[in-house]
Amino acid sequence: MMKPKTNPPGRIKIMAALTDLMESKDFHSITTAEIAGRAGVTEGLIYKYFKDKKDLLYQVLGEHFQAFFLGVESRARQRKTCVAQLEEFIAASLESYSANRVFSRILLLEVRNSPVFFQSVAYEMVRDYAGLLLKIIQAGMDSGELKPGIDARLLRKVILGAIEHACLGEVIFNREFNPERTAAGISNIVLNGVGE
Amino acid sequence: MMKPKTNPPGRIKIMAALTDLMESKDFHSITTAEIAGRAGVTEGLIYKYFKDKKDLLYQVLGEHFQAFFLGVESRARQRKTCVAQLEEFIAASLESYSANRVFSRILLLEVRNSPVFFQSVAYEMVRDYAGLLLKIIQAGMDSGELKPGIDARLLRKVILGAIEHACLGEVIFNREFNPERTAAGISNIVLNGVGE
DNA sequence: TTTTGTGAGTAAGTTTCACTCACCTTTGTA
DNA sequence: TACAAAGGTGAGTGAAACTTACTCACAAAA
Repeated sequence: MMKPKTNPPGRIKIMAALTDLMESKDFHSITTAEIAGRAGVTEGLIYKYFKDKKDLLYQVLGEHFQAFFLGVESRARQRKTCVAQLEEFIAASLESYSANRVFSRILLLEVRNSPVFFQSVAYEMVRDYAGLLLKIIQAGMDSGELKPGIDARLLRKVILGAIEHACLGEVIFNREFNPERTAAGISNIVLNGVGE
Repeated sequence: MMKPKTNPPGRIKIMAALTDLMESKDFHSITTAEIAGRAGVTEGLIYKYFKDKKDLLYQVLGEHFQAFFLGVESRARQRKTCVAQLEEFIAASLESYSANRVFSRILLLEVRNSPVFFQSVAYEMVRDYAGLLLKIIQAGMDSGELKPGIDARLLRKVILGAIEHACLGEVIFNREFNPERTAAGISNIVLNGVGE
């Protein structure tokens, strides 16, 4: 039920099977029988390693999110100034979303509906990710790189909302999009504003 | 199954019952039996007026969204300048979200996960709403109120994302928030930027 | 006043699916 | 070599979404 210290092949195959199936259909219309079949194990085994179907989803998300977070964090840290870090944070996020559609779909479309998600370890990681952004913003305000008097948490919401919404259409309708260009556009709007 | 010309009492009660139940729990954990019980009708009747449980949800959303859209549109139209219209659009949206939590929950948390939502009439309304915002932005660029060279669609995504994300935490965790202050903050960030 | 038609509503299924449980099989180790 | 624990099975169960065959009220026609 919980993640064991050794990662048995069945468990790995189950998670891979769900990831695989979500390439072509949404979570709700994937049955446990389908997952087990694709993984080459029996339905019962799913419930040895996962509390329920949703827990499986959250753990798949958790794995993807860990890689996502580490990537964003290390890229942002490579930059010196706060503004450059912000730009890198946005660019790295969008590039990861665009490179991993299944991950994006789960995070942006599939998990929000259940209150239990917000108790999961996967959501803790989301909070860490949001925490990193807040730290960057606060550092920028302390150093004077960002205007004083800005509500840091609100700015965080604007940036996170922009990032997520920018991927939404492309994730939902499988459209292509250019993460670098989009990231540059978002950074420009948020840093310089659009008013004349 | 489809919305009939006359709106029978059973149909009205079913929609009211779902709205009512969603005040305290999420859609997935509400059963059709519960809905029927609360409405004082039998389960079968639900399927006379609605294709399935999700269709019921989408129609409830559609009703709420119509009021939401009309409110935002009329408020925005009252303003003369593009910038004032943008500010009003944001403020009206946030105030509506904050005043109608069930509506916000459905739109922000419950419908995104299913591809069929994006074929529904409710989603058509969402597109109209987004279309209104795009028109305001384009008018502002034509008149020179907004900087030239901005990607209008991207700016729309930033604004919509900011609005939605700003409500998210409050909607999920039932926190209180001040829509006027939040709207002013978002407008300020997007119009003036945060860079020094 | 009968007949025919229709929209509103019911009641008793059926089916699908997530989840359980008792039971095997392999493996590491004392 | 015993034996515990971990990995894995497969038949079964209950709940909940959805179906289907039916009744009732009532409004026009005939």
